[in-house]
Amino acid sequence: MTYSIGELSRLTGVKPTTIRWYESEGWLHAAERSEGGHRLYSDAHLGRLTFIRHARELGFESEAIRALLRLAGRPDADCGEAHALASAQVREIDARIERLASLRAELARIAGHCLGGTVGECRIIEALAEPAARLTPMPRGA
Amino acid sequence: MTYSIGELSRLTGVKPTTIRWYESEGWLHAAERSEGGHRLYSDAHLGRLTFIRHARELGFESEAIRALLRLAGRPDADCGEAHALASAQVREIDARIERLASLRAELARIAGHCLGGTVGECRIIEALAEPAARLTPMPRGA
DNA sequence: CCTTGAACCTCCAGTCGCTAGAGGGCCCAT
DNA sequence: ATGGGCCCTCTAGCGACTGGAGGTTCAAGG
Repeated sequence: MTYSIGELSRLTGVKPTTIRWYESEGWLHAAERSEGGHRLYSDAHLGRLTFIRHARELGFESEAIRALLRLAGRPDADCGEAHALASAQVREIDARIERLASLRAELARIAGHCLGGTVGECRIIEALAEPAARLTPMPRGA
Repeated sequence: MTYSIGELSRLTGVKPTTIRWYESEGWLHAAERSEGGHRLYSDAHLGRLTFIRHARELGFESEAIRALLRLAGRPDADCGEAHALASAQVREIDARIERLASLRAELARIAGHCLGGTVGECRIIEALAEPAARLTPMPRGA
């Protein structure tokens, strides 16, 4: 079974331009070509692209995805590393949730002080301009 | 009271390069200059930069921050808009938390299936390659 | 077989929110 | 006056794509 780039796109939800970009960056092996130069994808491509997309959606970092792809290529390797990567990812998500929760509390606190007067008395604006309560920045990437 | 860019940086936790970048992008008004061309910041700059930084840390989008800055410049305006922006931000954070929670559940489920065998039998790798359970992508920007 | 128009091709530029480096100039304490 | 730490501008780069221009190929209908 072979697929055009558009079919692959429909099957995976990844846009054609992005698929081409994945190829150019080495995430996806270069596809066969038709006589006229159109890309022809196999089921192997479909699986790999689905894998990449799914891992991205789950928030894995690119290095982790590369590691998982390497693992997937060695079916007799130990599963432990995959498990470790997944667990690390769960911990990462936990940390992110925690941080968002504290942001939410801070914001709700600020917004709760609003008494509906003019901006001059607005606690929201004031609170944002106050140097206090410095927060550490969110880690890059979602 | 005036500050050098380095002092402003120390006071706000924003790097000098980033401060210059904020100026070039119009987030911050251009600073006065010393005879030799060094930037000299006022307390007004300090307040505005703190505001921007704080709002960014709370995850406001750039358009929302611009709107808040516009509001801050009109002290007699109605506070309602600021309140609306803050509330929208709280809802946004809630949605993000919810999404992360479902990602976490999915991942934990996948990782929980790992029985420690070889990669060939690994549910983590398998699950990622499966087209099922498509998730919508995270909104851009943390 | 021919036409048509959707899908495909390559290449290049832009996005966002910064960050880093090169190559120099300024400021001030000793 | 000198040292070295701070500051200046300009340019390029990051990640992870996205969009457009300008041209070619494919497949279905007539």
